[in-house]
Amino acid sequence: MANEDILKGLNPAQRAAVEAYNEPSLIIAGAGSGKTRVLTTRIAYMLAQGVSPHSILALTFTNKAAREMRERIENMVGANSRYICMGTFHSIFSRILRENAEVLGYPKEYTIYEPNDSKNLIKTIVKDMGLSDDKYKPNFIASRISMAKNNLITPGAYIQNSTFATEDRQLQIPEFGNIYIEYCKRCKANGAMDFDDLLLQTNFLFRDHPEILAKYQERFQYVLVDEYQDTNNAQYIIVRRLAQYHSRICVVGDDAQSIYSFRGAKIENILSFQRDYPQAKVFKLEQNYRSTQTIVDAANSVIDHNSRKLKKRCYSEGAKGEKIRIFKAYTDREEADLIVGDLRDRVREGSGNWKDAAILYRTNNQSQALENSLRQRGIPYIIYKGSSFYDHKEVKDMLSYLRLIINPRDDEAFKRIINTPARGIGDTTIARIEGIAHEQQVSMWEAVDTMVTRTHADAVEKAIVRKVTEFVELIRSLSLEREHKGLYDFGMEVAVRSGLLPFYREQSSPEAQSAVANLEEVLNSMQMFNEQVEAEIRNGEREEHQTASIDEWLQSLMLLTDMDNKENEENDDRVTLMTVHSAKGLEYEYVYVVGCEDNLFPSQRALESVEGIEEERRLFYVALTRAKSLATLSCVDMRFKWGNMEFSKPSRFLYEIDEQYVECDFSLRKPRGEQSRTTSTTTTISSSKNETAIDALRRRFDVRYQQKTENRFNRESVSRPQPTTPQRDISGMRRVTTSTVGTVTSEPCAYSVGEWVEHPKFGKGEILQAVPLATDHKLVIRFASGEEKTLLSKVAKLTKL
DNA sequence: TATGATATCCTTTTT
DNA sequence: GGATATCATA
Repeated sequence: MANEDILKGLNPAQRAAVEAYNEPSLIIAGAGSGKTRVLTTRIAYMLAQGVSPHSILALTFTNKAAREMRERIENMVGANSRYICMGTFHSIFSRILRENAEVLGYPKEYTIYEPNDSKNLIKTIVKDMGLSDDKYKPNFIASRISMAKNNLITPGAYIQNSTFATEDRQLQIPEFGNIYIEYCKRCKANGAMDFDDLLLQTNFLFRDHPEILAKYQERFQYVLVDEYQDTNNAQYIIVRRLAQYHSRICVVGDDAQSIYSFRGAKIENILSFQRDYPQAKVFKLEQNYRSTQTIVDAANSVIDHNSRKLKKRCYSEGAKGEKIRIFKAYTDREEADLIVGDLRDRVREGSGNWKDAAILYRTNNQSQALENSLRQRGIPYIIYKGSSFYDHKEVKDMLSYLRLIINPRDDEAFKRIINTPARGIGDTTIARIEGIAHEQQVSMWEAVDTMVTRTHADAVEKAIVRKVTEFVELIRSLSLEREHKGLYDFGMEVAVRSGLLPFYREQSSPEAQSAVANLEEVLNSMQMFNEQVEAEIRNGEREEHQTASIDEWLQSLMLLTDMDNKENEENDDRVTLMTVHSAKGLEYEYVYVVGCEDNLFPSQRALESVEGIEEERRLFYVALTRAKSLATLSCVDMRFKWGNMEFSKPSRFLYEIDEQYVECDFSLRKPRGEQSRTTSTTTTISSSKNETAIDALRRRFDVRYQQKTENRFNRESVSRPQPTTPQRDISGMRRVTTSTVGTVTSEPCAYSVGEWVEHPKFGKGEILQAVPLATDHKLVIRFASGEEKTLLSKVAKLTKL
């Protein structure tokens, strides 16, 4: 393709960003501004200028993005593009690590631990160290380790840092440093890397082996990074190191869409790119080709409330479009009915395609109510949940078999499958093997040999030895099969001879059937991988002898997510349900964002800090800008939370949308002083003098709720109070069909402010606050330790003093 | 050792 | 409320 053809149809800013391919570039790409197009065109243009595809490294965050880019480039310049090194940070560097694992002291066929493996390992360590997993919660420890790794803090550095030590003491996890040390030690002993290691170890590789770094620096003359605002420290340093030599780095991103700080992403990376590369050219893509003017302007009006941002002004030259609608329902269930009903009407009146609509929410658990409603109406939907496929027990078991065969040192895999399916090897035996392994500093796999020879000829012991030996033989013989069989055949062999597939096939329960289906899905993916590799060999992109290897497949699989799997189903005409996070980068004609309430969106935790709120605001911005022609937001008065009803306030973000873009039948205007304020750090309690419609509504509920308490209604028989005015949707046209919903009852609070209580864990404390909730009371208690805790009256086991 | 009962997290978001 | 983890029991 000729240069002009490649550049055809780009606007001046886009074109400039493409043509500057030899300079370090920062491309600030607003939502819907043709970011992917610019990135792919830039690469295609480079190829057309004679740049070798081998010298290009393009990093993305999702496999999907990588695949999409590859396809688009291929369409422009043809097969040449296949040699570009393009993929997610994790997949590219896992490959590089595999080539260099030995110099880091890892086996070439190292295992990748998924988060669950990490968590299990942490549990074991905590137990071995004689610590309570009450204080040392695996999830918390895991996330702290992850944070340390993302910031390139080694266990050694951690333990020497007094700030961390103090912090850990305050968090009541003084032993954390030692856990971290042990965790890394054991991962290495197991020949395993967790997700964060893929980046951390790459950094070690480049730091400690300049000759290796130089090799990659020379090879990758052009480094391109997509979604740069989402890079964490480890990724940032890797990119810096690689690009140091040629400095032909190009990063693309949108600071307004930085939504992964919880995962270590540093918005600073994009904000200070120009400081890192002073000679960098900056390009701003500000024209939005996706959404209507109304949507773009409304989104701008929200994001304007953020203080930390790069200057840009997004605009749309598209249709003005409909106003953003805001719906309100009483409960989450009604919200679902309202949204789904409206969605159905919209789709029917519009294109008639379900896939034009998406419902977005802040947290995954909000999907339930929506699913019910969609099912009831027989509307097809697809729900994207985080890696659910690998959460299935049978899938994990199958993968563990494969993992153990490839890497016998993988203790987590060993423990998982030695008695799965049940072969009469109990916890005692496993604990014994583990003990020996520990004592001799070897893997459990090796420890088995010792155990077998040590055991004496007692009848019971003999039986155990026989069973364990059988298992060992099974793995050994499967491992031999690996040499002779193709990927798929080998997988089938493992599935059958391990007993996993037969185990589920024998049962007729729906669960077992789905387990069989999942196992088949695993095998299927092996088959596909096989075919893909064969095609590559045919095309000469791959050496003849490099047939599809199981560890390669496994590595690619471990780094896949649910989003990637569902890919091939995209032709299906379904409504999409997913979190706002997973929606980033996607677009739909009609977008519904449910649960726009304070403490949910923005989330409760985010409300604790300004940065937290700003990130939620960006998330809200992402949600809004997914819509092409119509955005609909909704909130509720009450929502089920932790099993009981809680009152909700409309999200502060709803108030932040400039009202000229909003259509809403209830008052969204806060009292004057409130409205103009940009960001308030903590709680914003609206003054009771200027009562809004919502406040009035809430008060109305409070009255009812009190009446009910007085009447001592039976919990089960109480139905939702009928509103005095018919509840209406935004246009005031239809009355919302209501079904009976959860009940609202309460007893008088058992505790009062000033009283002293004792908690089994926290000790004695004074009640500072008792806030009535729908069915319970929220208590704020200051304990003797000085710590203030918020507890639920019914849940906390308190004794009055 | 396997099953059912109870306890305990949870509610951020995921490569 | 619900899913998962741990515990108690046969």
